[in-house]
Amino acid sequence: MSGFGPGDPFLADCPARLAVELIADKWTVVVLYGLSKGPVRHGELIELIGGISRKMLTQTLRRLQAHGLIRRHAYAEVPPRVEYELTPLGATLIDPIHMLTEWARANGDAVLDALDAEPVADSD
Amino acid sequence: MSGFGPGDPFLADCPARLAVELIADKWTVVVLYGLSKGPVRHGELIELIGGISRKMLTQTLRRLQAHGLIRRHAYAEVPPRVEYELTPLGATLIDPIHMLTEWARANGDAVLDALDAEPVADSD
DNA sequence: CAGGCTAGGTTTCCGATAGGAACCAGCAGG
DNA sequence: CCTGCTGGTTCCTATCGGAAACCTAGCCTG
Repeated sequence: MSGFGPGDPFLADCPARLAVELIADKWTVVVLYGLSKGPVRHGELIELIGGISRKMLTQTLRRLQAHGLIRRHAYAEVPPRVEYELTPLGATLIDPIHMLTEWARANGDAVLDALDAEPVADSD
Repeated sequence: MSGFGPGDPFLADCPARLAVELIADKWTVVVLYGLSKGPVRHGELIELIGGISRKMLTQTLRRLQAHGLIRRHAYAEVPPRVEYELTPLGATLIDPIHMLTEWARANGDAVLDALDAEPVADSD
C-alpha cells in the first residue's frame, strides 16, 4: 500500500534514482543555473558562483558533460578560453531547477527561522 | 552582463543558496518524496528507499526536522513506533521535487545513453 | 524468570570523497 | 628572462558515508 510504482525514485537500480543523484550535489544545481542564460567561461563561473574551487568546478562540469547535459568548447587561443553551454538535454533541466530556486527564494527565510527557532522539538 | 540578481542561487550568503544546499543531498529528495503521501514510519522508509542505511536516514530526517520541513512523532509504545510527516513548509517542496522526479523519469535513459556513448568528447 | 524478539537509534570503524593550496602548460608582453 | 593570464591537475588532509555491532525497554515464549 505504499503507492509508489516502478520509475519512482526508489530502489537503487531505477534510472530516475540515478538521475536524481546526478543533480543532488552541492554544486550541480548552481552550475546548471549559471549556464541557463547562455555560454559561460570557466573563470566567469568561478566568480559568479563564489565559494566554489576551480577543482570542484572542473569536476562538476566534467560530470555534467559525461552525462550529456553540457557541452565544452575550448578555443585554441592564448590565453586559453573555454566556454560551457547546455545541451538540449541539459536545457530540459532548467525548468525543474527554476522551480527549485524559486522555492528557495520564497522559503529560504522560513527555513532559516526554523533553524534557530526549534531546538529539535519532539512532539509526544 | 551576467543577468543574475540578488536572491539568485549565487554567492554563499544568500538564503536561496542555503536552501538549495539543503536539498542538494544524496538522500534528501528521495526521503521527502517518500513522505509526500502521508506519515511514514522509520522502518518503512528504509525498505521503501532501499540502499540507505539507518544512520543516514536518521541523520537526514533530523536535518530536515531542524530545518522545519518535517515533523517527528514518537509514540510511547513497545516496540517503539516513530512516524515522520511533512510540515506545511515541507509540503511546499513537493511540487518542485515532483518536477525533478518527472524529469528523471523522462530523461533518465537519455542520461544513461550519454554516459556510455560519449568518451568525453571535446569540441575544438 | 532467563533469554529472545521488536523497532528506532547510536557507536565504532574504515574506505571514499570533498576541497583548499600549490603547481603546471603555453604563450604574449615588458 | 621573467611575469602574468587562464584552465586544469596533483597533493594532502578533514570530513563524510556505510556496514555492522550494540543499546533501550518492554512483551512473549519456554
